[in-house]
Parts: sequence; C-alpha cells; structure tokens
Amino acid sequence: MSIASDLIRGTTDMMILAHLLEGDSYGYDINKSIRMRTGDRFELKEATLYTAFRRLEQQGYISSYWGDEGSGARRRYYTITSPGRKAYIASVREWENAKALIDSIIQPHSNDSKDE
Amino acid sequence: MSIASDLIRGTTDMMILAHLLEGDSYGYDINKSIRMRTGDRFELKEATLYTAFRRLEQQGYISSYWGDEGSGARRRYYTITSPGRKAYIASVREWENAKALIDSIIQPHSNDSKDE
DNA sequence: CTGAGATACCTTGACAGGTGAGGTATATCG
DNA sequence: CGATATACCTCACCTGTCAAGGTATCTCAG
Repeated sequence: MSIASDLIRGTTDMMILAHLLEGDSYGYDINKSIRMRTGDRFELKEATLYTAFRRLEQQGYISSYWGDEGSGARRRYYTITSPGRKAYIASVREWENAKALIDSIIQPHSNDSKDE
Repeated sequence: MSIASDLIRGTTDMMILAHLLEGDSYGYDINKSIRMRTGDRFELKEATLYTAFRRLEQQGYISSYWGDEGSGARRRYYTITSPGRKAYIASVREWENAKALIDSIIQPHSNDSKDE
C-alpha cells in the first residue's frame, strides 16, 4: 500500500460512514469499493475494517443486521444512523480543518522552485 | 485543541522538519512558532515533541547540539541533515497523496448544496 | 468427489505514536 | 521568597492499525 497507516489513522471511520451514506452495505463490499475508487492504491485491512465496525456500532453511529441470502456466505449489513450522519459531517469538517492547519504549518516557507 | 490527535499522527515529524528547513532551532521555539502560525489553534504537546526529536535523531534526519548561552535555561538546538531534507520532501509528497486519496474516498458523493 | 479460489466473516497479540502527569533547572519580577 | 516563564526530559497508558490466524459457504475445473 502506498499510504502510511499513520496518515489515515482517524479517517477510517469517516470513510466507512461516507460509504454507508449511499445505502446499507457490508464489510467486504465497502472494502472492494474503496479499493476501486482509489484505483487499487489503497485498501483498508480487514482487521482495521472490522475493528472500526465494532467501534462505530458501539458509538451508535451504525447499526447492523444479518442479510438473508439463502445462498453464499452470510453478510452482515450496516446502516448509518442519525447520530452517525452528524458524526460524519463533523468529522469531514474536522478533516478539512486538520488539512488546512497542517498545510499552514508545513508550507509557509520559501518556495525555491519546486518541481511537479 | 481543535485537532484530533489521530488526524495529526504521522505529520508531527514533517512539521518539525519543515521548521528546521528555515534554520536551526530548539524545542520550545518550534512549538511556540507552530502555535503562532496556527493562531493558537494547534500546538504539539511537549511529550509528543520530544519523542519526535528522539525518533528523528535516531533516524539520522536531524542532529543536535547544546547551545552555549551563559544565561537562561540551556537549549538543545537541532539541525536538519541531508537525509532529513529528503525525508521531508518524501513525506510532503506522501501527505499530498494521502489527502487526495482520502478525499476521493469520502467526497465522491451526491453534492446536495454544501455550505462554505 | 475433491481441491482451489473467491466470497464473507471474525479475533488475537504485537506495535507505534500521542499524551497526561510528573519531574528538573534557571532567570526574572514583585 | 514565591510565582511565572523558559527550557528540558521521562514514564505509563491509551488507542488504532495490522499481520497472522481461523471459520464457513459457494462455484468451477478436473
């Protein structure tokens, strides 16, 4: 993976909530969709994903139910709750804030001909 | 402070290196300058700062020496090394990358009239 | 029928970085 | 003399990520 785990720390929950905004989904699918959206440059590790589900459910930001697909592996679907939507909005705001803050700290410097 | 520690995780070293690019400095001063640059909205905790110094020095990205100011508390000055400069550039690149990646994951959605 | 691979879930233990709380020492000012 | 600012440092704890391991079902090739 091309992205340091320390850099994504704290954004995992936001990513998951973002996906659930579009409708109920389950772990494997969320992960696949993230992989695809980023052109295979990033994926959540399974352990990270499922820990996040536990955390989010405990906080009341999502709720879960077992799908009943008589065939294939069983799936646990997740729904974003109303508090979850609020938490998502707040976290995006915080993320925008953090980005601006960090950028202001690392890029106020002499710009001596950068490439790219 | 208004910024979650999980969100800045992994950017601490980059912030410090950014400051040392402008010249040698010491802990207390770096921290003060970060506080000022962000309008008091953010500061590194001392423990975080000094742990980072140890880490960076161990990795060879900075080197240190005691200032000789006959008066006042002693100061340990830090200098960014050549590998440190490279590491800084790499980390900024990674940060830009991470930002874009995360944004692409959380903001590909229906945009129903955002404020701001 | 058997084995491989994809789908789909889960848990455990280790690890690393941030942080609260605590400590030291010096200079200045009232 | 005590408070405040400067300036350094360390320890124990918490939390999120992740490698490694495990389970179960379905499909498809041989």
